[in-house]
Amino acid sequence: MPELPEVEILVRHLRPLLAGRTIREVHVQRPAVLDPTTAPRFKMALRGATFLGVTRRGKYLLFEMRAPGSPRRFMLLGHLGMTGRMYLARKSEPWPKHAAVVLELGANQFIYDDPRYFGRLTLDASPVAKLGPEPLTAQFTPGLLARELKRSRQPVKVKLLDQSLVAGIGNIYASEALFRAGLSPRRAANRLSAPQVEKLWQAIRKVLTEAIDCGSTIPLNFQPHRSNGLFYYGSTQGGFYTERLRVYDRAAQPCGRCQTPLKRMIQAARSTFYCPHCQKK
DNA sequence: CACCATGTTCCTTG
DNA sequence: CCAAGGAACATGGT
Repeated sequence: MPELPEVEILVRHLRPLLAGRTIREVHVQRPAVLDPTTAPRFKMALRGATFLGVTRRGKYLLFEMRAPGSPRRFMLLGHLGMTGRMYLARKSEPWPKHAAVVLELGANQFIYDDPRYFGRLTLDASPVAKLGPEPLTAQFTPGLLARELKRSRQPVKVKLLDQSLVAGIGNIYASEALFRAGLSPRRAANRLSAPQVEKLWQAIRKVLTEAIDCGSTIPLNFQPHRSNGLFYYGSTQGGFYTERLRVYDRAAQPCGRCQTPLKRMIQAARSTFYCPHCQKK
């Protein structure tokens, strides 16, 4: 479930549940997700530590911790990879098949579950330093986007996935933003006009903001066997779950704007979805 | 069996 | 320095 909006929703969900809770015991089932932290060091740091807050940067979750028996603070960095989930369950709940890390919090347990183990839960917060600006803050301006895009001849779709340009856009919202902006995913980044950059800037913010609003309407009470982390697809507008994404995973379906069949293509080894009529070069 | 998958990093080649 | 392509990580769905 992991692009910026999904991570943002998760962070808002976890923050009040975790704030003030102290870790009683640490279980590491899959040491690779701690990399480069070792399991002994991870356990040493977290046993007895207290959650102070949870924030987000790009697709990363930042858990602010207080060390046991001291005012010293440190960061725990989380990333969901492709399939990761982080949630609280009652202590009695059995762990899911691919539980990577479990933190005992007394009556509850924090579970990091990840079938593909592409995600991270680590003491190394250095990846955050390489991220570009947050797209939903004032740091992200049309001028900045224009300057960054000017430096590359890569297709604009591929550039949008570059986390050092803007943090948090993934394969789904890259396609969605370009559709909203009416821009071809193939267009060389440095060949967008100023008005097109402005449109793209607005489309990025709109797509992400709407996704967050949409996800906020869905209860996030994760259970080991009843995952509803799939809020890419759902919105409860009018009391019904309706499809929200306009192009992603909709190859051959009619464009919602012009009825032309949508297309799928491969760019940088990833699928891109677009409308060949509304998104001309 | 084939192919696909929301992410990131590393490597090679040009 | 940049770009493009591929592979790797590991598992599950169709």
